[in-house]
Amino acid sequence: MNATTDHATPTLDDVAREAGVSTATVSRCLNTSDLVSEKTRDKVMSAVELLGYTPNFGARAMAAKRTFTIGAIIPTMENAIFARGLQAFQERLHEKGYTLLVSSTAYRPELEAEQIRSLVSRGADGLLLIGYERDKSVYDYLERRHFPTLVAWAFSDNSPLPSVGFDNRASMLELSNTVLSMGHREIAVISGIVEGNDRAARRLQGIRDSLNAHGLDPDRAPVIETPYEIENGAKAFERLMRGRGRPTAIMCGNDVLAVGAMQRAREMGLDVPNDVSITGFDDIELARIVTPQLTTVHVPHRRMGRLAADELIRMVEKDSSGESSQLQSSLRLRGSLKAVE
Amino acid sequence: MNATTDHATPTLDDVAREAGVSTATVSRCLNTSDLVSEKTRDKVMSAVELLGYTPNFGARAMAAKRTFTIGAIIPTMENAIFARGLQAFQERLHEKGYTLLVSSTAYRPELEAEQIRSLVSRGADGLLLIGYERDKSVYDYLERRHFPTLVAWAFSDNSPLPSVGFDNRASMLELSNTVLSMGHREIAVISGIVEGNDRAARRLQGIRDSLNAHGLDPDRAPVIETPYEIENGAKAFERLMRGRGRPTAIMCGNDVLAVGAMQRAREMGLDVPNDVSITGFDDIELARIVTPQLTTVHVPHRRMGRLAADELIRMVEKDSSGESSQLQSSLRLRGSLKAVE
DNA sequence: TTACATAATGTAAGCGCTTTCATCAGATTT
DNA sequence: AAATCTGATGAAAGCGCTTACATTATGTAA
Repeated sequence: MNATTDHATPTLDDVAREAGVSTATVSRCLNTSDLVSEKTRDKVMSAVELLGYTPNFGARAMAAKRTFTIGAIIPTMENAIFARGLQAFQERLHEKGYTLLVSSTAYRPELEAEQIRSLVSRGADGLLLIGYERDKSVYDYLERRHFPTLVAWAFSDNSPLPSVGFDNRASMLELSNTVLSMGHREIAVISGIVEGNDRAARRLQGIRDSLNAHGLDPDRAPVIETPYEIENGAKAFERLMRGRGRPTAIMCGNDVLAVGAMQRAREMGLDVPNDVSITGFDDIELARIVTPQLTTVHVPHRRMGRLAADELIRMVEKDSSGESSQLQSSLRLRGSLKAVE
Repeated sequence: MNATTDHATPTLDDVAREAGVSTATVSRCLNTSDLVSEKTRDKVMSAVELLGYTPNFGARAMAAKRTFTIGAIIPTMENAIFARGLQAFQERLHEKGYTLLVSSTAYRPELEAEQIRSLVSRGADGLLLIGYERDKSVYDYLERRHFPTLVAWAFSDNSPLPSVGFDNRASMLELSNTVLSMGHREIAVISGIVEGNDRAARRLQGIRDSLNAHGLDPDRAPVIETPYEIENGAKAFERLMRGRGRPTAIMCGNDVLAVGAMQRAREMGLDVPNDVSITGFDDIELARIVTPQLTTVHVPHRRMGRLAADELIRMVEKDSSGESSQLQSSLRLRGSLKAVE
C-alpha cells in the first residue's frame, strides 16, 4: 500500500516522498514559492497534482497561526436584508485573498455568543458583527484575546468596537419627517423586536423623536413589535387596521415588514396608498417589486460592505484597533406613500 | 505573566494547570465526561469558565479526525431559491449535533471545485452539493477520499452520487401541459443558463417534451437563456414581447426570472394575465407577493432539506454509501396564468 | 587556492488537541 | 490478608503542518 493507491487523504509527507524532497521544501513551494529553485518547484508541483493533495486547514492554521479567514455573524440569512452588503464584503475580502465564513443567529443573542466562539476556535483572523448591542461578556471575550472585530449596519460614537455603518435613528427620523410633512397625523408603527437589536430600537426612536418635534405625542402612536418576517408584517397590519383610530400611514421597521403589510392590505381590499400609506427601511430589491413600489430608506449596503472589509483587513494585518466610519442613507420616495388629501 | 493575565488564547494546558489535573482529564471532561469523577469534573469546569477557554477547532479536528461539521455548496445565496431548503437542512443537522458550513459558487463550476477542496480541507465530515452535473475530476477527487457526499435539488437514476431531490423535467412538463391545456399555443421560455446546470437543462427539456407531445414544434418556441436574476428576467421579457410573434404565455425557469418578467410587464403597461400569462418554478415566497400571484411549481424544499440531512448523517456515521430518494413537486395555479379566450 | 557570502534544502521543534496504554488507589472477593 | 477487579487518572505519542535554525552546495572575491 503506497500513497497513490491508498485511499486516505494524502499529506505533505506523501508529497515530499513522491517528489524526493523534505516536507519543508514542499511547504515552501506552497507558501513562499520564491524560496525554492524552479527545478524543485516543478517536481513538487507535479507530485501535488499527481496525488491530488490539498493542505489540511487545521494543521496549517495551527502551525502558521494565520488562516486568511474572516468570520461574519448576521442575524438572518432568510431575507435579503444583509445579502447585498455581505456580498460586497465577501467580494472585497476575496480580492485581498481572504475567505469569508458566515453564520446566522436567527436574532437570538445567546446564539451569537456561541457562533463567535465557534468562529474564533476555527481560527478566523477577524470578525464582523452586526450592531453593537450585546452582552458585556461577549465584549470581554473578544477583548481578552485582542480579537480584531468590527461592527457594521450601525454607527455609534460610544461603541466598544469600531463600526462602519449609518445612523439608524437619524435615517428613520428623516423619513418620518417627510411622512408628517405630507399631512399624516395618524401614524402607526410596525417595528422589529427592539430588545437586543439596537438598529430596530434606534429606528423606532427616530420616529418618536420626529413625532415629538412636530408636537405630537409619541405614546399615542400604536406600535407593534414583531420579528422581521413578511407574514408578521401582514398580521400586524391587520391588527392595526382593525383597531380603533385607523392610521393614515404605517411606518415599518424594514422592507420585509412593509411588504407583508402591503400584501395583507391587498388581501383586505385596501388600496395603498389611497386608503393607507406604507413605508419601509433598507431598500432591498423587494421594495421595487411590489405594487405600488415601496417608499423606503436607502442604505449604501455595497459601500458599507466594501468599507468594512477594508477596515477589518487593516485591523488584522496592521494590528490596528480600527477606525469607525459613518455612511449616509437617503430617502426613496415611491408610490406607497402619498400626501393626505 | 500567567494564564489569567496573559492575553493569549488559553489552551487545554492552561486549563489543566489551573485545575491541577492532566490534559487528558480535561479533554475527557469536555468530550466523554462520564469517564471523569464528579469532583474532578467540577474543578475542571470552573477552570474552563475562569479562563474563558474554547477548544481550538483545528487541533481537535486533527487529533479526533471528526469535526461534526457538514459542508454545503450552493450556486447562490443572493436570491431565496435555496434558502428554505437549506434552512431545514441546517436545523436538522443542528438537532443531531452538527454544524453547517455554507459557501456559494455564483453558478461558476470552477469555483465549486475550489469550495469543495476548501471544505474538505477544513475537515468537513460530509458534503451537500446541488445537482449532479459537474466535472469528472470533482467526482474523482471525492471518490478517491471516499468522501461522504450527497446531491440535492435534483434526482437522477444514474447520478454517480446518491441524491435527494425531484425530477425537474417531469415537474416542468406537468406545468407546461397545463399551460397548453389552457389553449396557449404561442409559448416562449426564459430559462436559466443551461450549461453546467442540469436543473435548468431538465426544466427546459420538460417544456420541449410537452410541446412535442402536443404536436407543436419545440424549436419554434423562442428561448432566452439568462442568469437567475430579477433584472435579467425583466430584460428577457421585454425582448420577447418586442419580437415578432408575441407569445401568449411565457414560462420561466424559476420564480426569480418570472418576477422580473412581471415587473417589466407592469412597466411596459402590459397586463398579466390578460395580455400575457407568466409562470415560474420553485414557489419561493416572492411568488405570492407579486400582483397577480405567480403560477409556479411547488417543491417541498423543507422536506428535501430534512431528508438530505438525515441521509448525509447516516452516510457519515454508518460509513454508508447513501441512498437516493425522490420527492414529488406539485403545481400552484395562481393569477398569473389564464386560459386563452 | 582559500575564505566567505549566498542560495537551496533539510532537520526538528512545536502548534493544541485526543486517545492508547500504563498506573494506581480503593473496593470486592476469597 | 492476599488476590482480583474497577474506576479514575496520567504519560506520551501522534495528528499534518510551518518555520527557526543548521547544513550543504554554489558562486565570488581576495
